[in-house]
Amino acid sequence: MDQFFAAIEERERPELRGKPVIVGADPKEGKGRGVVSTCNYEARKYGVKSGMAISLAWRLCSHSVFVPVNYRLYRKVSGQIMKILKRYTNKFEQWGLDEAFLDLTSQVKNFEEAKILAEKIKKEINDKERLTCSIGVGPNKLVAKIASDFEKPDGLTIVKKENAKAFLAPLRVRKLLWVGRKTEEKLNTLGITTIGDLANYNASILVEKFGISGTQLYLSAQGIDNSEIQERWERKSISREITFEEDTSDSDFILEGLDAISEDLYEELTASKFTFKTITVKIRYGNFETHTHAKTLAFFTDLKKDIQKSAKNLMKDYLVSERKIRLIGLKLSNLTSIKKQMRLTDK
DNA sequence: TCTGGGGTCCTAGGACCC
DNA sequence: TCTGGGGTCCTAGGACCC
Repeated sequence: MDQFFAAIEERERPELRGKPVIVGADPKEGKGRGVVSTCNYEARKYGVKSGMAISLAWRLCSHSVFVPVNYRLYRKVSGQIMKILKRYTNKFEQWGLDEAFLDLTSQVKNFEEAKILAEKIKKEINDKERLTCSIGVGPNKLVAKIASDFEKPDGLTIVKKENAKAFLAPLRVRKLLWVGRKTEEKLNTLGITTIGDLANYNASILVEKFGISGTQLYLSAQGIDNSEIQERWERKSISREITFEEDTSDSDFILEGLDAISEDLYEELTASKFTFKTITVKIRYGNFETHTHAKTLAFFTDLKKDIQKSAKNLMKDYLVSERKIRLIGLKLSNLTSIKKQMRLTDK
């Protein structure tokens, strides 16, 4: 979906149209601590981008309309769009709230037919939801995803198998799935900046430098990707974290926050009918140094007191120092759904 | 400029078992 | 006397995705 969160806000509030819109944390006159979640193309003209500090966005474009993130609404719209998409294929994979992969191998005979289908999908989403999207059609997930990003907004890019390598070659390596900031830096030091550079590089040196993922990198650069399109199975963890408005070393205040998070996690855990065995506390100091502390219990549980007690215990170690803390978080993992657990105890 | 919050997967080291 | 080889589970940290 194109600038998904911002597009939904514009749809709901027509008065926003034509104005720069930034969805994200409260900028607080430039003192806010969050980030930009999504912004529309008007705001992008000022250099505002997703993931950018909201304080910087404020400096770049303070006359923007700053809108708080309304996940509940976006999740609802997302669900409606995914429902539309699922009718086109049973080989479907949702990717975050606003992207999805569709395997159309058995629906179409060639790329021309795929293009017609893609146009139909775009039209249906626009008719029903008044939102635009960009679609990429390719021989595999990797190429299709990069193609979908090629012509935004409202784009449609078709890349046939025989053109994949040439299509990718001039693009920055960063465009590849799983090449983030760190991997890009590492590749750059090897003199690799484009996907074409990577495709022509010595594969065994890549393996030497990156291990198993070196092979993956090399194949990706050739436009090769054999990964399956499949729905995610079961959730593996549930977590919550909060960044304080100001860094603090006030133990009582921190423990209060931890209790609130515990409460929240408890609600979600029981609502989704899971029990957990491992609990992890996370803290981030003012300088962004981040640490975690985990404990695996001897039993599965979904009791509120187990969450609160273990969380507090794990946090204690971090409260002895006077260092100022910026963020605290809590994660429950090693999950078993209660249904599955009953099956196990039956045996 | 100063960095959210929800996730997944991987790696390395250590404890422990037979 | 000075250390095998197979395995599982746990912890901490980090890269990456949207």
